[in-house]
Amino acid sequence: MSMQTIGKIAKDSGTPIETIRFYEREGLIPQAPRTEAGYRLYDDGTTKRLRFITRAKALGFTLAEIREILNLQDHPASNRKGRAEVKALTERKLADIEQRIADLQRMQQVLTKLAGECSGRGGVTHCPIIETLSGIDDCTHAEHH
Amino acid sequence: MSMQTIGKIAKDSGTPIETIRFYEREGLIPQAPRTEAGYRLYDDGTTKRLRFITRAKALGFTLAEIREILNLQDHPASNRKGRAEVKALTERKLADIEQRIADLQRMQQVLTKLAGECSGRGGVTHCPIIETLSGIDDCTHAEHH
DNA sequence: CTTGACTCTCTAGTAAACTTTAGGGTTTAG
DNA sequence: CTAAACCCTAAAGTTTACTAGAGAGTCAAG
Repeated sequence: MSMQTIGKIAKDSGTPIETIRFYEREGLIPQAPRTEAGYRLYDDGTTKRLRFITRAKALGFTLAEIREILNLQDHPASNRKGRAEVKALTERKLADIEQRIADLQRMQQVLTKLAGECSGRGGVTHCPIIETLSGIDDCTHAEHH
Repeated sequence: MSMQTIGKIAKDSGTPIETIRFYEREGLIPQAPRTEAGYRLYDDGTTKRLRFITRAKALGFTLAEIREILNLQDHPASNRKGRAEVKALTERKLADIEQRIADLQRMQQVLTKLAGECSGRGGVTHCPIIETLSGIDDCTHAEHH
C-alpha cells in the first residue's frame, strides 16, 4: 500500500492538483492523511475514485449527484435507519441512468442515419433529429391532423 | 400553424421564459418573428426544439455542443464546402455518444447489483462501484497480484 | 547548503448557464 | 377604463465547477 503525493495521483488520474484539493474541500474524496510537514498522502484507490468522478461528470451528473453516489459506496447501508433511503436513492439514480441510455440511443440512431446520408451524395433535405428526441416522455401534445 | 406567445411555449416545453430568451440570444433557437408590439411568436416546432435542448443537456452536452448538433439539422450539408466538416462532426458526436452509453451501462450494472444487495437483508460490506467505472479506457495501471 | 521542484493555505478570478431585477410597454377580463 | 397578467430590454447577480495567484514551507540532488 504505497502512499503517494498529490502530484503523483494528479498525473495518474489526469485530474489537476487544484481540482483534487477542491474535491476534498467539497467532500467528493475523503480528507487525505498528512505527513508531518502537512503533505497529503494517497493510496491508489483515490486514483480510481478520481477517474470515476471524471467519467460521471461526462455523463451529465453534477458533483452533488456524484457525491451522493459515492456515499452509497462509502456507507453501504450499514444502519437500518438509512437503508431504505439508500435503496431509494440507488433506484432513482438507476431510473435516471436508464432514461439517459434510452435518450442517447435515440440520439445515436438519428446521428447514425444522418452520418450515412451525409456520406451519400446529395439529398439531405430533412434530418428529423429533433423529432426523435423532443417528445419522448411527454406525449400530451401528440401530432394532430 | 397557430403561432404562440413565449409564455405558452414556456409552459408547453417546461423551459422558463427567461431561458428561452437566453437561448435565442445564444443562437440555440432562431430569432422569433415578432408582433407589431414586439412580442415573440412561436410555432410548435420550437417546443420540440426546447425539449431536445433540455434532454441533450441532461446527457452532458454543453450548449455549444447542442448548438453544433442543431446546426447539423438546420443546415443539412447543403454546400460542398461544409459537407466533410459536417460529416466529421457527426461522427465525432457519434463516437462520443457511444462512449457515454458504454459508461452508463457499466454504471447501471453496478447500481443494479447494488440495489439488489441493498434490498436483501444484511451483508453489504463492499460495493465495487468505483472499480467498475474508474479504469475503463486507461488500463496502464492494471491490477497486479 | 542552496536551488529547483514539490507542497501548503487562502483568496480571488473565470466560464458556463442561467436567474433576477429594474423599468417600462401591451392585452384582456371585468 | 383600469387592473391583472402578459410581454419587452438591458444589466447585474447567482450557481457550479473549477483555475490561477500570492506568499511561504519542504524535500532531493548536486
